[in-house]
Amino acid sequence: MFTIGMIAKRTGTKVQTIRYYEQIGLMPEPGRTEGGQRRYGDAELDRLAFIRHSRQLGFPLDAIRELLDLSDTPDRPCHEADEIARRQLKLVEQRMERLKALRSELKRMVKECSGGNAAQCRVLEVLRDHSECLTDHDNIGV
Amino acid sequence: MFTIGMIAKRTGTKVQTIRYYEQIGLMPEPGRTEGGQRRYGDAELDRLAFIRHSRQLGFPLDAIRELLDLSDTPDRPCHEADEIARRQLKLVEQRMERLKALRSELKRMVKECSGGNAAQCRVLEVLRDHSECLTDHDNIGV
DNA sequence: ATACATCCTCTAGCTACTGTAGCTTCAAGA
DNA sequence: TCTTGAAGCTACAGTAGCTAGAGGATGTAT
Repeated sequence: MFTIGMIAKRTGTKVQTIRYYEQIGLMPEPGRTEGGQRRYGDAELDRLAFIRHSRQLGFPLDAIRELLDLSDTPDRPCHEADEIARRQLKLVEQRMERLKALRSELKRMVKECSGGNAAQCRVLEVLRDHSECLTDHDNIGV
Repeated sequence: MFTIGMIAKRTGTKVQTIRYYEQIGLMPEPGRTEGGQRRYGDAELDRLAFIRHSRQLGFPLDAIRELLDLSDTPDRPCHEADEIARRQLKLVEQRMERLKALRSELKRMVKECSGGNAAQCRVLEVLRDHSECLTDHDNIGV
């Protein structure tokens, strides 16, 4: 039997985050002591670890919910999980592309700044004049 | 004189977003018609373009506030703007590193999935067992 | 005069937590 | 058994940066 603090430490999660997961139905309601404190077993610990690891890989909570469902019903076909992972991979790759473009523009800005005062600042100038911008940024989701 | 819809279209911003910027003090309160509708001039249009371009480069609103201050006082030294840009560049590079690690783990997961049912699913297995994870992910900020 | 697009304010919602206040319970040591 | 301090409890507010919707007013073209 573990307290919430114990599974928090073991999985590197904040206590409040675990309670939050319970609130949104991602973690089950655990048993309680007579005094009302939560007590967890190994299954819950595993589930939380699964959630945390998925989060670290950037999966949104909704995707994690699906993955947990799949994990709970072992006879369902695997391709659903596979597809969720592929979707996530694609998202990560898109973000990387986007960051690459940002990086090059930022690098250019910083490089050209020769240090004077704000009136001649190349950084500010670039920000002011969008036409100098080489890349297209449609969506902002960095 | 432009309506809010016009500067929205010109800068690729949603109307609500402009009102939000006004609310948090990033955009000034513009003049109004007798009926109470906002009317903007060129200065405001430029300011909004500056904000949007900065956002597209990933600068947080606080940083943009500083950049706008600098831009408004041309005799202040430039290195402050330079430093903000450098900070942003560093952040972008950190995020890229992180995404690279995620990508490789996701790729591995997806590659090893041979398609069967959830019980043998490699994706779920990897998520379940954190010890298979090669990279360390301390903070999640993807 | 009327139709219709656009504008207004206000409120609530989104993701994924995180922090605080004010109080209670648990477990170990004396 | 009593005390003490850490850790637990609920409930609510706040974070970033918007976005959506209700319900009504205004502006402009015909």
